[in-house]
Amino acid sequence: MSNSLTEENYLKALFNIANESGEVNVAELSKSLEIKMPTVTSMMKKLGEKKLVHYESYKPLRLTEKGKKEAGLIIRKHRLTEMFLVDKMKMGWEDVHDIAEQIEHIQSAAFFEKMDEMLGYPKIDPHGSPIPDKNGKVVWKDYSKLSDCEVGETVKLAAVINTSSDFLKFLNAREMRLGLKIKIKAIEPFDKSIIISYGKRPAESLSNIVCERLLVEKEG
Amino acid sequence: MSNSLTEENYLKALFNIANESGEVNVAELSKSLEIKMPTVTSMMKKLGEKKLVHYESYKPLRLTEKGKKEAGLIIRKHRLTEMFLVDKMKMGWEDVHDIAEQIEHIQSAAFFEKMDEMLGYPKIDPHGSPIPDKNGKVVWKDYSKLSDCEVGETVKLAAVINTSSDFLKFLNAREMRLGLKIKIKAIEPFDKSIIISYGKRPAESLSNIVCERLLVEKEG
DNA sequence: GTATAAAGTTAGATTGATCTAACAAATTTT
DNA sequence: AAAATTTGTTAGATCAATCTAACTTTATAC
Repeated sequence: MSNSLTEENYLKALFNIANESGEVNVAELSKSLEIKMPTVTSMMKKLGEKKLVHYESYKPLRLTEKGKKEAGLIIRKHRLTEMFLVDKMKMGWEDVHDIAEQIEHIQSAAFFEKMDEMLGYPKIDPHGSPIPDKNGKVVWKDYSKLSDCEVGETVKLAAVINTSSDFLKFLNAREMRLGLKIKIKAIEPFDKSIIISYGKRPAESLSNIVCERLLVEKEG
Repeated sequence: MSNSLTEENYLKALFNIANESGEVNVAELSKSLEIKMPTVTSMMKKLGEKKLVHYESYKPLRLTEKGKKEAGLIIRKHRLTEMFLVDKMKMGWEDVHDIAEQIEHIQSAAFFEKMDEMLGYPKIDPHGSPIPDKNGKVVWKDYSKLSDCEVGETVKLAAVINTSSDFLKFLNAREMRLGLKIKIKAIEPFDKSIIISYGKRPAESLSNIVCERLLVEKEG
């Protein structure tokens, strides 16, 4: 136990950008952390020695089971914090990411226990992402991207994958929040933009870029 | 602005151990931070260049006005956090110091604003210490040490100066909390230990060491 | 008022996290 | 398959924060 703040950030990034096979490139990690590749390589060797990452020269990176657990627990703290900030402290979902990014590194089991308890043991965070359990395990429900839906379908907004303030403000401006029922009215073949209706809004247009970041549940 | 976590810890320590004249020794600071003197010296030079500390070789250390303000604001965040943890998160006053020690470094005005608001703009923390205002200014009320009181006086427990978990558990075990009315029954001349009565307890004995850490308000 | 002790500084080494420049391996293009 | 590109590594520098050893200044004791 006891990884430095820096190490925690590498673990989290590895966990977050891992694809289905759990593999990550040095280049991807470098880009995601905004840290140059040689620095990433040397940290990977270090995490390799700590048995948190499977590291072999020129091979893709993979978290070990131990690494996955520790990363999952950091993300658990991040998401519990986001939920706490929104639910208990009445902050907007667009404002909580940067604060959670800092609080996720707090070392205190009791603090996060209390949060969890006050929140009633939530399963998802304010953006619809699942909160890992106490073993760091996380399971995503099988949602679809709004961009993969068809005309005529009615779906429910379940999660947003991109917690940038700008994106969330964009959604706020359109009164879009989790749970919203959305009907797909039309899809523009040219740029894959989509026309939807919901609530009191008969026709809103969303670009493909936006639709790829909205996860929906089919049939309510 | 934007001091490193390390710099913040030096500023806070300077603020906390400054005597009436605001002067602090390198040796004291070194002891309080558990950092060797040469390291302290070099940090003092650095904080001197940043105009946070008045530094001259072989002279006592003094925070500048800027330094006092920044230190006060960190302590504000610390004490607000302690109050939040006790009041809103129902943690014991003996458990909050270490968590606040970490959260005081969170960079987010909004986060601490929300805390302050939820707490109703408290003036003191759970240990009776004053919470610095938004300019980092702090004023201690003029309390007496219990060790300086006389036989026959009745006083009210106003603050505890020592937030170590052990000390606070000692007080918990004796059902002593802020606001408690205490009558001084006797003082042992030999070791300055004191016999007090309060609540349903007709006679409890407290050592001088303990009494020096208890601040009281005279006549309710 | 000198000797001793305590406090403070200087010099130089160490560690963790980062960088750039140069080189090597793997992949993609043609 | 050779060339070009992308990806990854090695080597060596830098910076912040720390340390130890040795020296200097200030304070204290006799």
